[in-house]
Amino acid sequence: MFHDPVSRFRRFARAVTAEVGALDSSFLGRGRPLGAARVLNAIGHGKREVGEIRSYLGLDSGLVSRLLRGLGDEGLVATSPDRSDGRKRIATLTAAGEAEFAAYEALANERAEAALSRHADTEALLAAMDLVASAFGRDRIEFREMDPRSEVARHCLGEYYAELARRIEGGFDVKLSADPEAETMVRPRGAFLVAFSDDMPVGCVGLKGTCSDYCEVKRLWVEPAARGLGLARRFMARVEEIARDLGVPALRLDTNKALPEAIAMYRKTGWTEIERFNDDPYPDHFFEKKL
Amino acid sequence: MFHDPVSRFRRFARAVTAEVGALDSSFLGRGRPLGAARVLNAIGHGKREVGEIRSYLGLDSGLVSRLLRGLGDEGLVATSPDRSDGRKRIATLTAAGEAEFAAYEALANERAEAALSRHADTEALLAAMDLVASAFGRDRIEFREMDPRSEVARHCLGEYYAELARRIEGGFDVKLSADPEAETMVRPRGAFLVAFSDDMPVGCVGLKGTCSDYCEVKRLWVEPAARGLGLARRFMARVEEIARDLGVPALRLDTNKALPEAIAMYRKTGWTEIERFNDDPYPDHFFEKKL
DNA sequence: AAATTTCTCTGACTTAAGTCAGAGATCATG
DNA sequence: CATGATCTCTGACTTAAGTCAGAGAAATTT
Repeated sequence: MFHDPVSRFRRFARAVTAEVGALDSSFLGRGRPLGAARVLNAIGHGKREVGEIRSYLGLDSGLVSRLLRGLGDEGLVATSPDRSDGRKRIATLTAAGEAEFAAYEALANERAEAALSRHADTEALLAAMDLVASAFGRDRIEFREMDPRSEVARHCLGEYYAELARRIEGGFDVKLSADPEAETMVRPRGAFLVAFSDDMPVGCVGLKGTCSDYCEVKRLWVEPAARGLGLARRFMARVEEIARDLGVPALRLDTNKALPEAIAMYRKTGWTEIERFNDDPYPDHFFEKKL
Repeated sequence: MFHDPVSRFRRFARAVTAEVGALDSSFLGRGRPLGAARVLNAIGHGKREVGEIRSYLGLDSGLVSRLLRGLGDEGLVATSPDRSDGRKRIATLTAAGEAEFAAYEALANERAEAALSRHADTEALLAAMDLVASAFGRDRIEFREMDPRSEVARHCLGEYYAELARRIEGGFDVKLSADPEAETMVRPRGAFLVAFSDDMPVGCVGLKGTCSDYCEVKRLWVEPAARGLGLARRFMARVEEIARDLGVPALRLDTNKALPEAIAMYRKTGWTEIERFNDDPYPDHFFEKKL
């Protein structure tokens, strides 16, 4: 009655607009009208074509044109025709524009930091904020194929190993620095996927190719705050697709009873339990899926 | 590196402005400019004096005056001079204004519901949103003295009993419908406090007076999402203040080892452990504080 | 090659929002 | 009861934001 979902959502909205409004107002902190500041920041965030800026900000073509001219007069933005399509124009930041964009970013970071510093139990708060952000951004989660030795991939793997160490009794140990399996998770033998929510990595999975009979699915991990969004299933579907592309007839994986959600998911998505197929000390469950 | 606090906060801000913006835009859903809609809603939410509306919305005096006249011309708002101060004017909603305000509320509720329905694991999401909202609204938490038999109080008590039942081994049982202790927690014998964050009850505490030697602190409860904000301490400080007002020389309380956070808090805030002073079957720790 | 579409820009407009000085009424205070 | 303070309102302004029709250039289609 006092805590019905709609009231809770609206209370959240009120609380958040007040706090987050201060961050948005960093757009006004440098004596430029909102519209011009938004265009400058859109360019800074990689929107370069005029039409792209227009649709990103939802503005009228005439308006964007005028705002760009204003920024040009200030010496912050330069425009040039698109090489491949002479009708289009490309906007780029000048050195002064880059500096101005960096100043906006610094302002926003500063305000974010100030907002955070007002709170005591920051870690619990941030965990809740991550959960909300991941849920709200669910439909915009992007999967990118990456090198498993890249910084982002190693970050995900580190989190994955840490979680295994926490959950498997007796612990878990991988020499993190040198991962001997990396090249087996690169095309054409395999692949490695990272999921990004608003440019923050929130999960990964590896497809490891060591023989022609099957590929192995390895290192499936989803960040705690992004669980419950069906990410693991989407990872598995993508991995199957890639395996089909690679022409592999079957997939295999091993896992541990300490990860019951994963085991349940494999069972529900067409995997069948098979005999042990390696001598790795950690796994105690083995699955296969014919493609 | 990918998850530093500032990035996480900013990601949250981006995710939330998109989602919550739709809710705010319900202010534009009825063909009235934002300013007028905000004034109408401010009045609907109990801001009646013109000056109060002005400071609440942060608007210029001339602007508010004009907006009010516009709403008056539409037949939604009527103004009358304040009886106790003829310089001030009081704005009230007419019947049509009430209807229009209700329509805005309905629109916002509808959008909130739509936003929520896009998410699968609503309960986890709402729990995270409650935590964020409580943390952001921490400085605006209000304590109100209420009748322990009121609906709000009974809601809090119900949550308190449910939590005890969950945490005490062997369970906990109170006949919820008839609480024989209610009148001992009403002035002049005692008191009952409820904490509100943005009009949502988030905790309670009772001060029970049965004899002249001491009062008992009972039913200290803080909603899970509002923990870690120091609410329990603030409750205890208020309760001590009230006890001093009532002229009681000491406070006592009993508690259970299943609530270690509470026990630690009592020890840290000047309470001393004493011998059992009642024959209640549940408590196993007893404290006293001289005033 | 001509017709049509796409893309950006310009000029002429409207509306919303906000600022500022000062008028007129009422209140509080010596 | 005179003086200054407070409160709301009015009129005259500015700025930001947005809309719309159409022109000019380049691309695409017929």
